[in-house]
Amino acid sequence: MNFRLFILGLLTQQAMSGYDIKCVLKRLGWLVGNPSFGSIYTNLHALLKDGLVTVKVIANPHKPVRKVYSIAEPGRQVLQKWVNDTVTSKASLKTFVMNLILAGVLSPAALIAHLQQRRDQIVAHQAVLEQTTRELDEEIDLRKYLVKEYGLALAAAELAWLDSTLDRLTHQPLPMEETRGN
Amino acid sequence: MNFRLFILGLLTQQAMSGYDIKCVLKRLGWLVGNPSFGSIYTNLHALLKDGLVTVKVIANPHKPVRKVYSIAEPGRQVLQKWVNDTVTSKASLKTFVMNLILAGVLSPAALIAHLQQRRDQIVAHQAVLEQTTRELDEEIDLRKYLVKEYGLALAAAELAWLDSTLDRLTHQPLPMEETRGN
DNA sequence: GGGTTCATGTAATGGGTTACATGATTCC
DNA sequence: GGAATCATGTAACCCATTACATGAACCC
Repeated sequence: MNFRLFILGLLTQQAMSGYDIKCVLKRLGWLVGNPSFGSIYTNLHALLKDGLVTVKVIANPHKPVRKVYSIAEPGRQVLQKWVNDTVTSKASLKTFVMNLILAGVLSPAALIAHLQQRRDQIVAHQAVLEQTTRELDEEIDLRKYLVKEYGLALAAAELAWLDSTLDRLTHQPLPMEETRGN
Repeated sequence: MNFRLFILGLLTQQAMSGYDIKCVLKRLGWLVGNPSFGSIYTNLHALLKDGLVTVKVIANPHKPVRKVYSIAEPGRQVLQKWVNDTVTSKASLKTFVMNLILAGVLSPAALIAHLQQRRDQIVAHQAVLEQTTRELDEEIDLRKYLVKEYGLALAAAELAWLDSTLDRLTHQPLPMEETRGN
């Protein structure tokens, strides 16, 4: 998955500066990682060069200049295309969260499809871990045991969340769905 | 965190070839990521050059040659030093799992300390996400809402696991603890 | 005959981190 | 006066991925 694309996705939410993006991602903590300024600014420049975003330079009298980026129409199209085309089998948690944000951008259907994909992935992952358990019965290694347990605990939690979220999204749309529009 | 070091940690468990390592990691799925052969072999070569591991070339008549790597005494020392020195604040889930495996290598105390560190981290992360919730009350964005919910669900699950594991490790050692010896 | 598993390796490429440069304001 | 926040940017470096090369069994 492209971090570049992810930034583009964030901009659909609202126009932001590189610094803003850094803050948002920092707040999400280990869910998406903490990309450095070097990466953020470079990607923003590339997006601009490709015409996928536009900049507005805002000069505050008592503060440093801010460069606020907005997504442009070509950017929306690229994003749309990505959402339609991409099938994400086996992604890390970090990648999943980034995709979660991207997939929700343009269509609710893509969002649901994405969650369902993740669900399949988790079920498969769970099966592999549980199989490891059985093989592990004889050879007792504390670390392997802990990692396996940890993985299963997270998988169960994630599955529960996915099921309840999918249920809510398909049967009773969240309240904000109607109010958003676009 | 160094992937190189992580490989070294895996070798304390048992001697392995590059191919074996690949299989073990594949099995753990997104918990640790799926490093490529290119990375594994290159790191193994580097470890060998630094004298942290040793190789034994095993030629099977009907199979390709296997190069089985074992950790050497200097390697153990480097690992020990790393376990003693490293304080891991804010790590991704992937990094945490790698550290979990590494920390358990040499001392149970390091393992407990590591889990406790993660616990602190999760609590902090939880607080930030919950704060975001409150600020989010007015501006309603489905994606932000989902990511936040997802993060909190995972945090709760992880916290529960950490608490129960810490309790078990400190009060009633797991059965395997005594049988291991080393 | 062709795909899969086992098994190792190297080189180019890509892309994120680290480190550095700059500079004003605000809080202790 | 000095640390921290706000704010942007570039270049070197590290290192993982990708792509390529090789080769023998085994199963369909």
